[in-house]
Amino acid sequence: MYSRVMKATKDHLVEAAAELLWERGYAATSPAMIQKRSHAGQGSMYHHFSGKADLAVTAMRHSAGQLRLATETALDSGTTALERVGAYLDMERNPLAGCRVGRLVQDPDVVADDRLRAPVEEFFTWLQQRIADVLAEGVRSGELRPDTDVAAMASLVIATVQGGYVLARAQQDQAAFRRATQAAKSALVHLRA
Amino acid sequence: MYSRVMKATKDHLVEAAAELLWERGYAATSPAMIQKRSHAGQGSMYHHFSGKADLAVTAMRHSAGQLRLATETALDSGTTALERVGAYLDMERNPLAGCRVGRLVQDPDVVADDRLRAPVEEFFTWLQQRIADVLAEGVRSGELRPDTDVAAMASLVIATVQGGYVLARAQQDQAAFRRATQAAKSALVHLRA
DNA sequence: GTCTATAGTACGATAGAC
DNA sequence: GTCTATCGTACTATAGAC
Repeated sequence: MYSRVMKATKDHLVEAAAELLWERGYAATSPAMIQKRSHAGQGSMYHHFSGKADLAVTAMRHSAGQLRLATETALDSGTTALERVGAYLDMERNPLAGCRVGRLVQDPDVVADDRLRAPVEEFFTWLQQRIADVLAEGVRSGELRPDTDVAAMASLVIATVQGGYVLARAQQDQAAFRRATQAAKSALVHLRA
Repeated sequence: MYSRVMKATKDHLVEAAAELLWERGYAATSPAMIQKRSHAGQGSMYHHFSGKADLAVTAMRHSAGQLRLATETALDSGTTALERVGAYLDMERNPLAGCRVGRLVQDPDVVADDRLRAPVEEFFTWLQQRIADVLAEGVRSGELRPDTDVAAMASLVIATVQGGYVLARAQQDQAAFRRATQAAKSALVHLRA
């Protein structure tokens, strides 16, 4: 029997791992760090998970799920396609922290192991399709030009966000992120029919 | 006396470190790996450099310098501003390998240490200014609209490339990178006066 | 389920011979 | 300048008591 309000040690481990994966990536995060942050012992971690990789996959799915929910909310807020994609670009983010999902892609161990990469790939594949769908709806409704390459524009929007994180972290300045996303919004306006 | 053709052990260390930093990042690259790839012993590395961080800074400046030269070449190839920025977007790259400079920005140890972050920050600050200058010249010559926000567009172009790497690595597909850069080129066309 | 103890390996760095 | 030997620490994981 699991309580609905009390969080189990397992949940604390997953959340601590998700935080550390966000902050430090996979390779630079050690089981000891996760245990310390979640106030769990060695034994607890190895009881609930087979090892670092197993816990990381669970934590990555946790992070991707959270981000997916927040993204859905943004993409559903607004009536026109440009409003909805604009809301995605304007989502509340901490540019200096980086993307909790996208940052994992730089890790050699993550890309090398299909089990570790799967949650990341699934997230971006879903996101690409989701934004392309919103744009396609805009084309169908007559809001956007009929010759709009919705797949390419979706890639541009996502790349702008991911690249914006890189610029912000490199210069330690949130403004670098905003410059990129605002420029993307300006570019989207030209898709209007 | 240093020969002009024979590479010294120090150069081998720097090049091996630059490769590994590109492939694996800072935290996941160990001195032992660098020594093995450069066929140098422990003693050689610690004779020429004070430690891992010192060698890494030298290797990062080496990588940034190479990329800066290649980028200069691209930005100088073409007559119009759109051709020159387009050449930057179309530079020969391996999207699955990631950006040798941009990837370092995800490393917590790099961002935490100003000495390690400096080469990365300098590169992106230079790149941002360089692309903004090319666009500004396009505005001045009458090629681009006078109300063009050159700083924002430069950020969009750079973010597209950096984000394109993220998409390509996440999906293990070069096409994801090309979709983003081609969409950026389409967006740039709308800047025409 | 959680704890402590410990395994075996690799880490980054230093010492000292040559 | 380069080598081997070694330091002390941290790594990921397992064992076995409770």
